[in-house]
Amino acid sequence: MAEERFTTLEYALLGLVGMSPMTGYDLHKAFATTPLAHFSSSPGGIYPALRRLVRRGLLGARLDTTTEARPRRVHSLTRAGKAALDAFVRQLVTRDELIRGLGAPILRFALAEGRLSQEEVLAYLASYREALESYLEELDGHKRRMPADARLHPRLALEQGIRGYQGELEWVRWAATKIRSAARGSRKRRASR
Amino acid sequence: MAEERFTTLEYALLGLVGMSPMTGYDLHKAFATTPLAHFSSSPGGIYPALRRLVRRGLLGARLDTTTEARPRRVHSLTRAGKAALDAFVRQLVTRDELIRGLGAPILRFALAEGRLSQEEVLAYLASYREALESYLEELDGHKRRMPADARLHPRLALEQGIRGYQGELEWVRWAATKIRSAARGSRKRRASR
DNA sequence: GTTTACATGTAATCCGTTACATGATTGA
DNA sequence: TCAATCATGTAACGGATTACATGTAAAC
Repeated sequence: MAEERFTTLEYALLGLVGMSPMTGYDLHKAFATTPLAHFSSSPGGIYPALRRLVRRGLLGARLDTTTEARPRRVHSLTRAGKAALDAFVRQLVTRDELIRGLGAPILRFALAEGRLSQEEVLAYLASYREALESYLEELDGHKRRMPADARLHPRLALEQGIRGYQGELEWVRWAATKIRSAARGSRKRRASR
Repeated sequence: MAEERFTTLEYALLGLVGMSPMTGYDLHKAFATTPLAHFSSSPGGIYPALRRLVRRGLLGARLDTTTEARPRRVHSLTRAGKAALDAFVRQLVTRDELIRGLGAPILRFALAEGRLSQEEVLAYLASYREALESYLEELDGHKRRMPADARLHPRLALEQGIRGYQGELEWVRWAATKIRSAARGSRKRRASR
């Protein structure tokens, strides 16, 4: 099997449709009215992406003709689509993804629920943490190598980057504890039944 | 004059060339070896972008034939290029830029030194702060409107976004104090001469 | 004597943005 | 009746990624 690759927009669409079947308009609204806007784009991006995913067999499109108005195309995940999502959330976080700064790492995390075991989620977060730590070391190297007479604005800008990744790192650690305590909670609930 | 628009990569190139004339390879190296990598891309992105900027009159290209090897094309800012940069750094921060998450706001800040007065820089940071504050309110609204039984991962993901913007906001406030104290410092130095 | 760094590009492909188009239904 | 919202798209354009192409000079 040829390892296929998709854009973050396509993965976001797959993930949303995977939660519940949706029309293009539903997806458009979801992107327009939630923080998902980050991945989004206008209808002109979404509809072609949906067509591509249908053509490649990851989404099924069923025409809903019950309404009087224009027929709505309700998309749902095919088995291949589910497999693609499963493969996606299994990719560990890399340095390049951090630099590129599309939201792929957090998108994968958001879509991982129910697709990865808690152990796998924790392993994913560990890869996230390691990528952040090593990139932060790199950035610190840049900071130290900066000439003492460097301009103020570039120095402050670098500092913004460092702080951003530090904050992300703190979130990763915090999220891991949340995941662990959720696991304990569900074990307890099961035990007390 | 038609208000021209450029990509962040093009602005980054203009900004770097504005600091000192450079060849395509110099720029490629700058992108490959510094945190600027965020804006960059491979030679395949840089060289065509340089050609576009030369064609549109923002960069001049002088052939350096003194070396034995292949002639190097040394680029430098034209008056139009300088004007485009000046106009760029004068754009205030908008909500959409925050969501899109290309690094435009911090790029403009980094390139503003020497192009904006200290008052203008502080006004720029104020627009940055306002955009962050109002978008943070939006995000907080999303958080509050989240159903109590919402899934864990999306909740944690939203929290990551909120924390990220909060960190950015703290940086903005901190940077403003740095700018102000730098201004005081230079006034002092001038006064004591 | 071979790899690495210098130095410049082209070609194919594809994706995203922007703007436009269409027509029904609902609310003011 | 007029605007807004629902709902679906198309077309044009341009830019980014990826991979390839080419050749020199220095270093090991």
